[in-house]
Amino acid sequence: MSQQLDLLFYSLSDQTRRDILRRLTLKELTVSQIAKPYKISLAAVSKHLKVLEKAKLIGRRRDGKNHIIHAEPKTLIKIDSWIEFYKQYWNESFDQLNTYLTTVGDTKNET
Amino acid sequence: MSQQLDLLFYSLSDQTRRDILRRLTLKELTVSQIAKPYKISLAAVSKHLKVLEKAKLIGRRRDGKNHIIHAEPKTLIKIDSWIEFYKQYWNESFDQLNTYLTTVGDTKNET
DNA sequence: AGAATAGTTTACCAATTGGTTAAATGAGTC
DNA sequence: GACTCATTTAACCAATTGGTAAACTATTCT
Repeated sequence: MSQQLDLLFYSLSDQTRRDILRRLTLKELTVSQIAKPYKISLAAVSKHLKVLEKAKLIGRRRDGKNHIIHAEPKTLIKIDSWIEFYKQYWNESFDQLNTYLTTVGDTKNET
Repeated sequence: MSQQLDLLFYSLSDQTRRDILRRLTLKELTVSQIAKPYKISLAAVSKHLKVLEKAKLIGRRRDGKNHIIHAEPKTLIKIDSWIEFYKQYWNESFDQLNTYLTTVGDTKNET
């Protein structure tokens, strides 16, 4: 249950993995294509992909010797709904200001 | 820059830290009050708090010997805006269905 | 000053991480 | 079958993690 969220957040806590995910969202790519821009080894990229895959942020199909990797951005919905709860709080100060204005009166001519 | 996102996501990749954050959002608490429900040591909780503090998900003020900890839920806005980019993609299939219906005609009597 | 309370910091431990290189698998090609 | 090409897996390493217990710091109380 929350193990899935652990995995999700953990996957996204690495800049390289976030970058991979972003690129995959725009276009599916093979493992080699994914690896090209980074200075780390192909094996390291393979490991990053496994992390993302475990979190279900990406999926893969096979085409001959190539593994074609695609993003599963809808998995991020889970984070979005997790954050949902906090949204009512993060503009608290703004809301308090509103409440204040309403109480005091937000028009200037009330006499 | 993205170091801040690393910290944020990393902080949230732990169930205990997420739970602490949730409780703090509802009500500010001292370190001991935070620690009470968990079976881990106070020192361990203190470390979790440091992680959350570094990510700016919580803040603290001092009241005598007590450290009073509060949530900073607005920090989560950063994750929310990060996710924003992906939202246009995660309902892709749904959008494709819409496009299809519009193309074919979504009313049944067009002859 | 001395004792109690609330937290933090230090030193340690086992497990995990991100990285490496080298060996192993899998799938097309000669 | 032998040879590449694409990728994964294995063995290793240094650094970091979440946890502990014990020592330390800061504040209040007597």
